[in-house]
Amino acid sequence: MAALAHDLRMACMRVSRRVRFETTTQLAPHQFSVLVRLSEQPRTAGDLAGQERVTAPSMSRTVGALVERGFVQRAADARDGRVVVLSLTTLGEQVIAQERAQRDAWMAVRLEGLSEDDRAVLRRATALLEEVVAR
Amino acid sequence: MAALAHDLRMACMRVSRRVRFETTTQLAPHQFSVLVRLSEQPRTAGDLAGQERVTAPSMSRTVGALVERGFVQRAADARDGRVVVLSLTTLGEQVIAQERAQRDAWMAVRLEGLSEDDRAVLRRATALLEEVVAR
DNA sequence: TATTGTTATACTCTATAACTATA
DNA sequence: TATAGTTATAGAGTATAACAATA
Repeated sequence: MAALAHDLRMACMRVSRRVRFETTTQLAPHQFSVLVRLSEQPRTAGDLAGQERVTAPSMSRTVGALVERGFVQRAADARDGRVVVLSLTTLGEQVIAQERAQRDAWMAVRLEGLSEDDRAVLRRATALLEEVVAR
Repeated sequence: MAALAHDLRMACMRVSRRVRFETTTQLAPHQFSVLVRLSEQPRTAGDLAGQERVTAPSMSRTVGALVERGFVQRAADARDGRVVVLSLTTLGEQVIAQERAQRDAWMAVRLEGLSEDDRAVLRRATALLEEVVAR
């Protein structure tokens, strides 16, 4: 089982690495991560900093750059004047959608020509991976 | 098939992201990558720069830091005086081995308790992924 | 003259510390 | 006094441009 853990991990990381290297990126990795978080739901800078494992000042700058580029917008919180709620702009949503489409296309090209059996294996493996990583 | 491409890509990237975030790292990601390349075989700084998609001066600094920390050693090339051949020191090999062991352990913990059937699926999926990504 | 590698300088991302505004 | 966020300053990584050594 140690061999499986190693091989599976390597395979996943290789896919990930190549996707990140080979799909065009209008965004630096840390910026992309933040946009993905915000595409799930609006969040505060503090939340983002915790999720991305960076400090508050660092996230503050990252967010500032994304706001400047028109991908993210700030809004005041009605109940707490200290809080700034961040969310994607329409442009930000478009950029994320484009980037995701490129990444999915990279993967789709590599799955072309697989047999139905092979695809079934990969479907089951995907479900297993999701389940297992949720632990 | 588009759905499979998306889901499989996401699953792989999630595994990769969590491994990178959650295993202790004595090394920054770019340093780790370089040590892995050198663990395969000795290379020149120029080779490394090309493989890692960074410029020569950038790789020069990265290598310099790894040499200073005692993980990498420089050697002259007998046939071409311009060339500097880089390789891992014993300490560098130890560090890489430790880091890999931590990463494999992370994955192994998550595979614990899977049925033999599930593990067979993951084994087949791993082989498919390796094949498919080699394209 | 071309190639390998490094140094010079500037920009970005990160961090710790200090500051502002609100609770 | 504590919390959310930003600004100040400094330490790395990266880039382009310029330089040194060798082919």
